Amino acid sequence: MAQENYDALKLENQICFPLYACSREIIRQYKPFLDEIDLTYTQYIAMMVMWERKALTVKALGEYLYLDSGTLTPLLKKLEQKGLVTRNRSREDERNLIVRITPEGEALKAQAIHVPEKMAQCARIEPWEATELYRILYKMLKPD
Amino acid sequence: MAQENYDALKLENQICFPLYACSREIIRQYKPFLDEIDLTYTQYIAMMVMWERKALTVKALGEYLYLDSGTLTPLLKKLEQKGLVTRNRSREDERNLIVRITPEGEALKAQAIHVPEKMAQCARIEPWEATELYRILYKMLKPD
DNA sequence: AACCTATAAATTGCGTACAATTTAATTATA
DNA sequence: TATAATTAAATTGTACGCAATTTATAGGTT
Repeated sequence: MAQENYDALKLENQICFPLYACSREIIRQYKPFLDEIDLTYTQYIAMMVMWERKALTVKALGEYLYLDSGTLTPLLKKLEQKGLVTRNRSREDERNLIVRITPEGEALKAQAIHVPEKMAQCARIEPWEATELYRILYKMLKPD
Repeated sequence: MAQENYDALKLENQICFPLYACSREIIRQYKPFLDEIDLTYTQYIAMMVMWERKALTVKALGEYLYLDSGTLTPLLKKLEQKGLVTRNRSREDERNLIVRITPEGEALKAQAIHVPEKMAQCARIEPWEATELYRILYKMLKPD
């Protein structure tokens, strides 16, 4: 019986592992900047959608973020406690919960603008590499 | 006062977000295959290191995986319960805990070889793109 | 109208992640 | 050599992620 080839089981030959490690490393780098505006990374990306969309359902928000209600419900309750969003059932269809940004939530945007500014300093890849990385990642996320 | 440019706060202009979303999507794709060998993704990458290294400290394992004892201690206790590894303090330095693969852990490797085989079918990017992705991610992880 | 099906959130339960602290062991230093 | 500083794991507490289930509402069928 021939020797099996187990190279595919080496960590260094995985594509998912550096993806997973890298995303956690960058989120770790965000932390000190996000602490200044009292948001976690997941809360931050949720607020990014709110700054653009102003109001939308939990389902729609989840489609943007690739997250489900199991993650979003407690997260949105925290954003509501902070006064950044409101949560109300839709009058037309009571199954839908509409998340709406508040004036406080809007105001936070002016502070948050400093986060990407500071993160840009941390970049360890060239602009063209960031562009290529972006293209490949979205090809994996949204294959058309 | 001039209009501020908030483009940097758009989700579509982030590099971290697709990284984060992509890593979770791929881990989700692993799940049915990992269920067959009763491992979570984090347990799977920990076992990958064990299959290569046979025995090492929690600290060394954490350096491979970019994880700390807060994550690894409970995870390794679960792998120990499954009989895949043993956990013992080092005789030379009692601060170190040596994680060792068991014969059962070694045996699991023969089953696990089917995981990357099946995952390869799911790839939605070209081989050269995977190579380039790999290079950029490791440049971010280990800037030399 | 009564019933069936589908859908959206919320809930439950498990397993990470990770910062911060604690405990125990080792090493360095006065 | 007593003590201070360092190190490795474990522990604690908070916040995700996500599968599976439940609850509530809406739409379709007879």
